[in-house]
Amino acid sequence: MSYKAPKGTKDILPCESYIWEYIEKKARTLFEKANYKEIRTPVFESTELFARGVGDSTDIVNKEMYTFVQKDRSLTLRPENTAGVVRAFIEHGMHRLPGPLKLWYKGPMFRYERPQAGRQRQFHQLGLEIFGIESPSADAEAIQIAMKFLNELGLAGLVLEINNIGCPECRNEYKEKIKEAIRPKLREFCEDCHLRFEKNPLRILDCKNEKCRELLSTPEIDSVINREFICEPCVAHFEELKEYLKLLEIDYVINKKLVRGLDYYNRTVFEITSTNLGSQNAVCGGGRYDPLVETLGGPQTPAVGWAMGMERLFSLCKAPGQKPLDVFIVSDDTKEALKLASEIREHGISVDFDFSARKFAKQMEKASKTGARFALILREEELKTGELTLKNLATGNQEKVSPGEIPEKVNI
RNA sequence: GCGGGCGUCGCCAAGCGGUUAAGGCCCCGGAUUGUGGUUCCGGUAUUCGGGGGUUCGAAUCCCCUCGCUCGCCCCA
Repeated sequence: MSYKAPKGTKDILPCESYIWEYIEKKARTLFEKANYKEIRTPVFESTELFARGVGDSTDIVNKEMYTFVQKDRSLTLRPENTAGVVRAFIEHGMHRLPGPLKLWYKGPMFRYERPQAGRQRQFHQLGLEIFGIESPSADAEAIQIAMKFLNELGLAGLVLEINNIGCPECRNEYKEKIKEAIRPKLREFCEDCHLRFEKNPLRILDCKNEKCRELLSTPEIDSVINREFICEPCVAHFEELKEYLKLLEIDYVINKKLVRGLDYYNRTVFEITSTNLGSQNAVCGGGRYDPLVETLGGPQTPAVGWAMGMERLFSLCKAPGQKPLDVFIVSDDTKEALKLASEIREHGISVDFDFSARKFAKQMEKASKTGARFALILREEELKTGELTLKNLATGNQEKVSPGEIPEKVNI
């Protein structure tokens, strides 16, 4: 009998954990510089929260949630974190804090989907949210920080796509116009698009089916897509965002067909994709969700945010190598070695040793294979004189040192 | 939910119907009872994801099943 990690999940092994640490540290540093505070919410919430928050016309809610019932209570492993953060925002009355409130989070999310490159059932997201600002200056800051972060990680081949999907009112009008334009040719669209036509016609614009894309680019439909149907205030909001992005020298592409799979978005939506990823090429996705706080029972509060898929990030960036071990103690006296190791560690030096007091040559070999910078020899001769032998494994030089000299010698 | 590819030691991998299942890496031991990263020698799969079947004989052929993987869909 052998066990495997469940489908779509992955162990993060010791050899890769430093990449996580590296990315998380970079994120924290950057976010804190911009006054974002970390928030940690539970990995499960009431199912109702996601049905309301994420939207029950979405695939996420309809077929991708890990839901379980306990004592008549339906709970769900979070498929994304905005709903949870908004819930916490409301529950703790954070709207009364001096605004705007800027939060960031990281952690595992769960979606029941067929795994493939860049898609897992348990995956990790890093995200941020800004509450209380209606002005696109908040959208711009959110985008700027996302781009800055990705650039700091040395990612190349990134494309920022933006769009404005209007507010609930003008979007409904837009939906109708799109439906009207598509209706004459509806029969030629794919099966999925027929469903979308009724449930969420805007998502037809996002269909990857070649035939559908062809149909969408016919003049009759394309002209409708490209005409501005969003209302004056929404247009103004979008124009202002573009000005901010120009001010910040952030390149973008306007993609009128960009809609997002979550129902809570309004106005600004954006996506950062990489040409170096497979078919799951979105590294970051987000947008504005002004109605959500109210939808979930809080006071009317505009908000904007984004999330990044950490596993997708890893496949794109190179992290610096792990720090080598400073000292490996070579000794045939396990007691002395253990004691010495704990003493030296007090000085902030990383130390390991062979627990089995093996042959001298074997221990030296181990020291070398471990990648330690120094071998510290403590055997009969050293115990007698009280002086230790410190060998630099890169140069081969060795010298006698007193225990007190070790921190200085090692930290050169 | 629907397609395609793949499953031989911890990892990489030969073998493609004939019987002790190559090889490399890693690991362990020795050459070398106080000096490693090089070298040399030795050790580690009763077994080929699992279950049936065909056959005198199967890792090799057939069926079923499980797992992994890539793509569709959707998204981070």
